[in-house]
Amino acid sequence: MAIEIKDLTKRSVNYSQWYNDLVIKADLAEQSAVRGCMVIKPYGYAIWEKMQRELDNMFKETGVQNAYFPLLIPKSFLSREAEHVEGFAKECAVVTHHRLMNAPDGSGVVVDPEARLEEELIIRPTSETVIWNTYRNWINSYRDLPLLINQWANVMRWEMRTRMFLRTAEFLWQEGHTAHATKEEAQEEAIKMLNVYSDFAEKYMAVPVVKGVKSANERFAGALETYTIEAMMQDGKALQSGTSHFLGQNFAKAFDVKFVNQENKLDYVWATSWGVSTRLMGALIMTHSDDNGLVLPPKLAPIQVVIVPIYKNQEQLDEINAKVYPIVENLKAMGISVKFDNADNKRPGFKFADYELKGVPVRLVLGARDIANGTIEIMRRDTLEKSSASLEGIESTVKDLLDEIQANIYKKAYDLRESMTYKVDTYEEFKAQIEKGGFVLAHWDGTPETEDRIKEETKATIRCIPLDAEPEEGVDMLTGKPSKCRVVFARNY
RNA sequence: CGGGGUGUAGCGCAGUCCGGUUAGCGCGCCUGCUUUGGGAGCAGGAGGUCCCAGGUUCGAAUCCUGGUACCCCGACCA
Repeated sequence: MAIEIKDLTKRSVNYSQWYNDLVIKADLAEQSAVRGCMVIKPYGYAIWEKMQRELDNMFKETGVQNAYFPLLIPKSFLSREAEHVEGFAKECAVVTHHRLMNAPDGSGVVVDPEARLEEELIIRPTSETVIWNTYRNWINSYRDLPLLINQWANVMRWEMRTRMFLRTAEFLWQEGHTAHATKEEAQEEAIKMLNVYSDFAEKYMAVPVVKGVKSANERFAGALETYTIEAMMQDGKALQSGTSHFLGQNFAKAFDVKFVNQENKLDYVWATSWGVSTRLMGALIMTHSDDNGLVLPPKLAPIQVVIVPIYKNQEQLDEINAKVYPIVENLKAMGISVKFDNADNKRPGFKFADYELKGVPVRLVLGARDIANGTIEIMRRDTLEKSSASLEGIESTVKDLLDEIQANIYKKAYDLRESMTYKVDTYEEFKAQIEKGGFVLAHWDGTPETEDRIKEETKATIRCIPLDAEPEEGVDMLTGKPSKCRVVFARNY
């Protein structure tokens, strides 16, 4: 029953199976009837809800408001921005009809050929086009700017191959779309939201990320600049965890969004868009999990503390209940989510294993033995260490431990990433290192051609040019052309 | 779209090569008793369109033809 993968970094062949297994056993999600789509189960959704709530608060602190735009996009909208349509055309689901009918031969329902739409509708792969078509009517003057809107929605991209949370045909996300009076302000906004994402990843998810800018090859379709946060999974592969785009005036021009500026002149607005998706769930799972299952950061765990009683008869359980109920109340009053699992239909050993599988950060165990000693057993999920704590004041012990776990799993992930990040100067070394996984810092001449060749030969891509990269004179390992800093190469999900 | 694999109970599988009693095993589920400090034990029980269609045969889960679904590896991508 237990998931058994002893060394994640050495089992990359089976890693996807291990990952899939974990998602199902931890009760996060399952495959749906439609290929490539996913059912997010209550426990998985509870984690997503927590992520949503925290992110939403962070957005609102920057002045962003939520709104909602339609699922369906007229086909013509998509082709207004040339690069944008190029980037998404291959993976769009298209609505062509609006009615079904009974088959003449009685074999079931068929599409009514009479009900063909005059213009086909696209199920949104992203909402830039509908939103910018709407913004045209919302923006007239510099007084209407900046316009800072976010929407929580589902989008659909008809991917060839899918993996739960990491790449599904339909996924949940948020997409922010902002309009600004100046280029500088839009660029600042793109960076500001990138920082929101990296803060969220590091402080809430306990996932260390590299902030950087994408190379032209990896840039969002229609953007002038794409910023990214890149995380490293335990098998050494990179996961693009969030992106923020500076769109220039491309969409404003495509959808004719003009405003009158303070000098009374007509100008196109400047745009950004930024998004994170349920892929973050995948990042969370793959960053912290171990052989016993999920490890959740306390700040995002739906259940932060579970209390398991051990008893031989009703009398003992009554005694334990009397001790535990006040603790539950106190923890709740401190804002800690706690579950007292005194259900009689599962044995303690089962409960232990199950809550570990689900990643509950702290477990308390209370039995007759402890009550006699005035103690309680406390176990932390990240290290699986058990110890005996005083029953008196257990609430503050738990609170401190939750903070410690949050910090510890971040440090563990950070240390792993550092230990798997390498500086490499020759192409031979590069190829050898990429095979072993990890981030490889190398010089690059800045051309798409070189990047393409490296990708073709090694399956590695430039994940980003780090924003905090130290200037360093060097030469491209392939072409020998000059380079001013190292960029991050890796294989990715 | 290329290469490989699999469809048998809710889940995981054996049986298929070489056709032959009533299709089997593990987990789960139901009932009862005993248990409870690391995924309980014993006893009893329920549960099947062997992916679909056609063919061969006295007889098909098993052989043949066609279809279909899903999984894995590539190409594509948050």
